[in-house]
Amino acid sequence: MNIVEQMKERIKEEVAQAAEKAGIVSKEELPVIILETPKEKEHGDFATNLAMQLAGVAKKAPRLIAEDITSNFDKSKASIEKMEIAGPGFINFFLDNSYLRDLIPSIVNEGKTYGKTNYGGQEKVQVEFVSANPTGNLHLGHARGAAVGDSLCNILTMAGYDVTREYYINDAGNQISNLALSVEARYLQALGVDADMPEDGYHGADVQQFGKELAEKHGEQYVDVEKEERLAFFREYGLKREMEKLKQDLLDFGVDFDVWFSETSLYEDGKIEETLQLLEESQEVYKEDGAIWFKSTNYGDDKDRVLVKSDGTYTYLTPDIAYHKNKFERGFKKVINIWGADHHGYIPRMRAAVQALGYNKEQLETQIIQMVNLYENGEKVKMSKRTGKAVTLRDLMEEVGIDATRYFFAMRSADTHLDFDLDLAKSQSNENPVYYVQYAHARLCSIFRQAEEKGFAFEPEADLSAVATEKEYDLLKKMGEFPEIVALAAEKYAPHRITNYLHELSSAFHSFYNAERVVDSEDERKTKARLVLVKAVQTTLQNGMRLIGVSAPEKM
RNA sequence: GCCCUAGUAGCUCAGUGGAAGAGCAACAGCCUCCUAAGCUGUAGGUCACAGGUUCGAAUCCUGUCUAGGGCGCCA
Repeated sequence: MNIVEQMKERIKEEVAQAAEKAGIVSKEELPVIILETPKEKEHGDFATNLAMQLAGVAKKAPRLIAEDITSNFDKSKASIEKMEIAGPGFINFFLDNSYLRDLIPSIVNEGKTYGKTNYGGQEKVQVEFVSANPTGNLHLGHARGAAVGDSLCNILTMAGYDVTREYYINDAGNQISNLALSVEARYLQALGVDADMPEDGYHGADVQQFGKELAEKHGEQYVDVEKEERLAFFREYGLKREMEKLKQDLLDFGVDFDVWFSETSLYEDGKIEETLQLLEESQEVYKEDGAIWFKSTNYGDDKDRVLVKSDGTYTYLTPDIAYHKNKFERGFKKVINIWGADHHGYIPRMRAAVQALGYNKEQLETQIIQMVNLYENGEKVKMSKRTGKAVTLRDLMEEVGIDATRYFFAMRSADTHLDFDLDLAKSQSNENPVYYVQYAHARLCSIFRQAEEKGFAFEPEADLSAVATEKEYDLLKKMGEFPEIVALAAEKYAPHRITNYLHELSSAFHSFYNAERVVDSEDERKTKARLVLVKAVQTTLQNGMRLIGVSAPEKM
């Protein structure tokens, strides 16, 4: 708990005592006291709504209750300068903020770990995200999923969870057979043979490229090979190349998975049969019309789901259930899936499956990444999966850049539709929100360069009593919020809380920067104190930027 | 038809029981001074609509409207 949180606790205690002393309520009747940081400065450093909460129990006007509380409040206990009753019955506290100076050395000492809490208690959590079929390039939606998923993993880690990043490779089933057929067709075409692409084939330039590669490398070697063997070869080749590309794109985007989990391995290890058997034993399935059905309606789904089709093959759901069973068997207490919007309707059946396997439904959390609409020149860009004409993650990284792309995706709540303005993301101007934060960092670095030039050494143990202006206290208050914000972002699975925070912190810094000088040859004591202050800002800013995978440039 | 998500300033969006917010755009100022990709100020809102619960609702409940998505023995 940092100094700000300690101060809040102390005030809460005093508020509780004052309420008791005033005889408004007994200790048992006292609700949890909420102490918030008002948005408006006129409303003080902290405020509580307790008087209004008690109005019902006390049968008294909130403002009168507030008066009773304030008159029984021992101001000396918590650096309180004054208290005001405002609005419908808020009690606003105005503090002597010099206590905030203690934050500075603690942030500087903690360095890269500032913001870390043990909110998650080192619980083992698995996050599955992206998991795009290895049949083409990662597109916009996957890019959003990658940015949000990776940021969320960073946040969870900092909030004290033991996180594993995982990618589920759909390397079994129809889509891979289709990939094999598509590679085959492109291979033949590259040799000048008039071959048709399969109906649901993959028309992307990548598959075309594979065909060319194969034609160059192997010539007509595979034209006359027996069909089964030939397709197996194309299948393996296509898959290998797609996976290489996927991994590289994601790595370049700053996303590094711990586990790449193959769907095929579930077949090979008999995990699917095992899961089916288990469901059968616990009477969660039944036979009808030659198929095997899962009674998902027992767990709130709106209809039962086929697990084994009448032709004997599995539906997509079946291996996925086995996969989820495997996740829990590996000891994860919580499993988080980050899925595209097209999987929305799939959530109830997966939740049902997890329960049918005997797990608690709270152990599975599914976050939906909503659709991304791309805008360019003020117009919506049309995309078509069939023809392979789509904006890819690679395009975004090249055209927009990694930082702006990641910031834009992390910036918005993931479960709402996102309009991605390509011109805005590309623009190197103040219209682009990512630069606001990066610029703050570049300015911080510039201050240290200047200090060095002017002969000021950075001294972590410097006397900080010169830190005393309102702008400095505003900055410190903002920095003090960071660990709470990280924990909250983890609790709500909401990376955009971090970008909001970074913007606020940058704003407090820019405001300070314009009002006050750090490096001042006339005042060594102040300069040294402010250098440590500014170091703490830099540390906090860097830690936040790292969470969302945005670089912190030293110059811009 | 059923289910999910959304509807808040001109635009893009935060806020999800407690005092209506930010960025951009608009308007007016601020560089002999650590980076003006910045700062300061002004203006801009029946929080889609109608009921309900509450001392108090943008937030919770019900209904309606609008937009997007999902409802397959596809993945």
